[in-house]
Amino acid sequence: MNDAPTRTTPAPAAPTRREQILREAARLFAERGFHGVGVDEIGAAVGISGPGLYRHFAGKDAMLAELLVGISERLFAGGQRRVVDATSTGEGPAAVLGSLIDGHIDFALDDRALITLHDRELGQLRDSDRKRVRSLQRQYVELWVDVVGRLHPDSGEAEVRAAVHAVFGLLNSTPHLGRPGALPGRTATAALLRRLAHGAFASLTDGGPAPADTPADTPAGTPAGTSAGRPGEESGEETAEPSAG
Amino acid sequence: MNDAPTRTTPAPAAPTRREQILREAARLFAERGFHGVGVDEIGAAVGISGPGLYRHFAGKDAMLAELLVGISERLFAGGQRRVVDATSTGEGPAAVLGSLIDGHIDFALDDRALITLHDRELGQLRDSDRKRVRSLQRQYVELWVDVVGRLHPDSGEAEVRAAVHAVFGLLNSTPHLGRPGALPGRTATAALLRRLAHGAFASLTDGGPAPADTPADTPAGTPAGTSAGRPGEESGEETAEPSAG
DNA sequence: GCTCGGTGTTAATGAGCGTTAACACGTTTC
DNA sequence: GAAACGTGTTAACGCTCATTAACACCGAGC
Repeated sequence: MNDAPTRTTPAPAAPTRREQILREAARLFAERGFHGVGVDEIGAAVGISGPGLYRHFAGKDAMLAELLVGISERLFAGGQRRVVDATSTGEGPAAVLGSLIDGHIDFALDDRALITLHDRELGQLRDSDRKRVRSLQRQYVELWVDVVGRLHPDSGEAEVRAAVHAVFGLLNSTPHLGRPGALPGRTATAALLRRLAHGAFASLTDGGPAPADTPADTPAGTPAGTSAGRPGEESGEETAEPSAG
Repeated sequence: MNDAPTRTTPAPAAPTRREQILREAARLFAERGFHGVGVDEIGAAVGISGPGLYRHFAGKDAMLAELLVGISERLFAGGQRRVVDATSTGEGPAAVLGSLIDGHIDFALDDRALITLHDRELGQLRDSDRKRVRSLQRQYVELWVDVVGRLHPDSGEAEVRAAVHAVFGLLNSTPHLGRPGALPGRTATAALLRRLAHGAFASLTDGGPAPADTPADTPAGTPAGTSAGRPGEESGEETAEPSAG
């Protein structure tokens, strides 16, 4: 597995032929489906032709497996890191959710091909790989369900889970955005998706349009407005939430 | 359902072998992808085996084409009908959007397999069919963009278009909802999706939590709460919006 | 009662494609 | 400098699978 020339640095270095193949394969798979792409096309996309790929991968399935397992691992690891980081600094669930949303948006914008594959070609994997991917997916969902459930205690878990999946669908719509007019830029797209996701989750509280939190017994922490508002542009880290813990 | 042998009614009768094949093909295609399903499997799913399908369809491609063109036509026709109906009765854009959302939810829940295929296997179609499907998709999107744009005049068209696509992604998440715990029932799922979609669109106004639209010249009609709130269960037609025009 | 159109069946065909075999070339290393 | 290795190439193999051929049954209609 570790065929990096210099193993001294644990950095993600090595833009090797292998990585080049993975990137092009991801693009092609996302465009035309796993079965719709031949190995000759993948080879041609990286300058070599046909079976030369077998010097780097055991087979076509192995490429897909590595792509799907990789993206699942990165998604979950990134989400977990964000949850841990935000929690350890005393942030409330609203800020944690905001961080999860931002992280997922980054994934959806940077690796839109992989995000597409992620729920498209799962059935083509060997049982062991599919199990691993599903497990990682489940864990990732659990991160969200946990946070959203804490943010909306009145909603049942099934409802929260469904809402999380729905917001995934919303955020993963990035592949459909590039065709016609395209958004001004990445920043604007990210800001829009962020607003939409927050707006969707905000509707869980009930009526949705209620801007101020419950005027009765909200203990000045966990301001409900934060979870809905946030017209964010840049300024990634100021969630304006004064340490609910 | 309507499998009456009497052809007197112009109803969508005739649950013929042909329709049976289409239904099973849709299910299988959605499960394992167009290329991942063999004609023998489709045949077996309807009781006949293998090439017997060619008595009913010109080929495998023809089945997919009919499925995709059909769903696109029904989606657009349904959307257009809802827009025309609501508009002709003097409803405002908020109510029209609500009707569009409800209609799309019905599609997403009833024909989740087709909804999945809709943006998955488009590349497998012949050019003419693909063009037709894309055109219908575009027209359908345009219905939404038109209404949402009228509802949020401050948002640019590109932003509105992206938001519409994102909400499609949200509503089309139904295939991912059935696995783990599943929602209580269809009604609850529909209500949740409706709330989430309205919540997402509500965030377009800006901060999102602002319930009333322009506080200056709103003539007591067009209560903005309708566009966001709506905890609706049944009672499909009472959007409580007395002719904003 | 025989034909005919509709609907099936199984066997054969043929293309596409993933994979392997056999071979070639440059670079590193005793 | 020659063996070893990494990385390519092209040709061939073999399997899958959509499609077609050839044949069979069955209800309807003159």
